[in-house]
Amino acid sequence: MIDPKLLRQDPQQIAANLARRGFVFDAERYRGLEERRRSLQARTQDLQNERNVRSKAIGAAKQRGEDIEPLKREVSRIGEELSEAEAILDKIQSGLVGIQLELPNLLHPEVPDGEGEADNPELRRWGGIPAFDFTPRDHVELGTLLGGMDFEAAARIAGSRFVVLSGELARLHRALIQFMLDIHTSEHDYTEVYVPYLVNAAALTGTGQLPKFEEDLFRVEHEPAFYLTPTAEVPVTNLVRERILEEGELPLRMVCHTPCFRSEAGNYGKDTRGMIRQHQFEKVELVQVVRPAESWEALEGLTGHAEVILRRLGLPYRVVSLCAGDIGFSSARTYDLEVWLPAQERFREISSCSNFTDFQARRMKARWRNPETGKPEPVHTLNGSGLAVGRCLVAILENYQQADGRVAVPEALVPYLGGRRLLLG
RNA sequence: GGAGAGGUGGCUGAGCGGUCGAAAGCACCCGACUUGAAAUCGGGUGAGGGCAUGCGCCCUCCGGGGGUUCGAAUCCCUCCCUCUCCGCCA
Repeated sequence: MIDPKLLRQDPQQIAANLARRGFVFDAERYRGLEERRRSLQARTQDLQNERNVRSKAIGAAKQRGEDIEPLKREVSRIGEELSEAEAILDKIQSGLVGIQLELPNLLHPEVPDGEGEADNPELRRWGGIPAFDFTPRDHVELGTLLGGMDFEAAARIAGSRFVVLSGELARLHRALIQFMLDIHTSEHDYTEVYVPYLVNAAALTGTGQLPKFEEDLFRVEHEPAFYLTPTAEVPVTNLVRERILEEGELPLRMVCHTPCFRSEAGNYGKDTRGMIRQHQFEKVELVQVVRPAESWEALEGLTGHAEVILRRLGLPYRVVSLCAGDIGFSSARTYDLEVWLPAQERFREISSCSNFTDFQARRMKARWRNPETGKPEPVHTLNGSGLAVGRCLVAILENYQQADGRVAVPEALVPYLGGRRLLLG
């Protein structure tokens, strides 16, 4: 949520910033609603004050044993007027909140212009693109050769966009999770957390998935509604919802492995082959809650932490800065890490690292007590995948494949696979 | 799922129709005493919002929502959560 004070003071400038995303914010209409709210609120509060004062007088009169009936009738009349005013005010206020909840975050000035994925500038690159003296297979072929990657079985028990892994591949998958958690907890000072995989609507509203993106989520039949977590960002970031953190508690660094569930509605034709885009996948997520002054530095740090995983695994990647047209709803600035997939001969997203500034914090009412002002103020929140496990498995298979279809094990994972250096199938 | 108890400020906890944003204690901050500290004493200390922006005035918030009433932390309905016992169960 954008600071309502900013929204009131300078709606034109906000409209200009959001326009870079292609978002149209009707500043005039907002200003009009805000004007009405303001005068109606003043009037409502006057009436409330009137009612309070007179009701107290009735109490006092009653104690003196006076006749209070005429007084009651009078206040009753005020009450009618008041509830009418309250009803209208309520409507206007929820209208304003509705607008506020659908406004995306303000962009950092350095977010590049652009309309889509193709316009994201590359910031840096790591690792050489592997040269094969044979035509590299894609991960589906490799999985078939090795055995242990079964899309048909998954389709029978669930449907499309699921996979069943078994044997060495299941173990490699688990090893990746373990490896990532170990690095982040022991080298990057993150605390591991375990959280619910079903979350409520309030949590999703806090991080920004709701109310706008309900169609991307799986809703569980339950009253009140539960949703399957689309990312650990939701439960983990919401750990600080409605809290006032003390200065000394910050920064918070948390790492969390969860499954993620996405409906992929609207992506019907996209990445239908293989494990790239699934309804269910595993992710190790990094979340930070920091002092506002430190969040930009924290974004660089967090991105670096995710990069370490790719480097240790020896996977070539590049870092791109998401452009104004491609960046997420809640984010002020996002770096994507893209790993090289030889079979596709292109880089594919494997991590997305964002600074949400105070946007999620306002929605969640997550604050800290700023020692300089003594007041509770919104914290800044960040997160990034560290990394997407399924895509990481895909990248390892494709980058470490041999002509015979066998796959070498990245050095860093060897201890996690019982000393095994080669996946044999 | 059944029976019961409860959800109040950073924490503990009183209040059960009027003067209650709410006693008391703890914690925290300021001051006094002290060479300094501790102890003691005095004072202060919730969040959000509106008007004014000069000290200020006012509104809302006692788990969420709805209702009764001139007036609700207090009464009623409903939902959520916590605890105890029983049942079932990974």
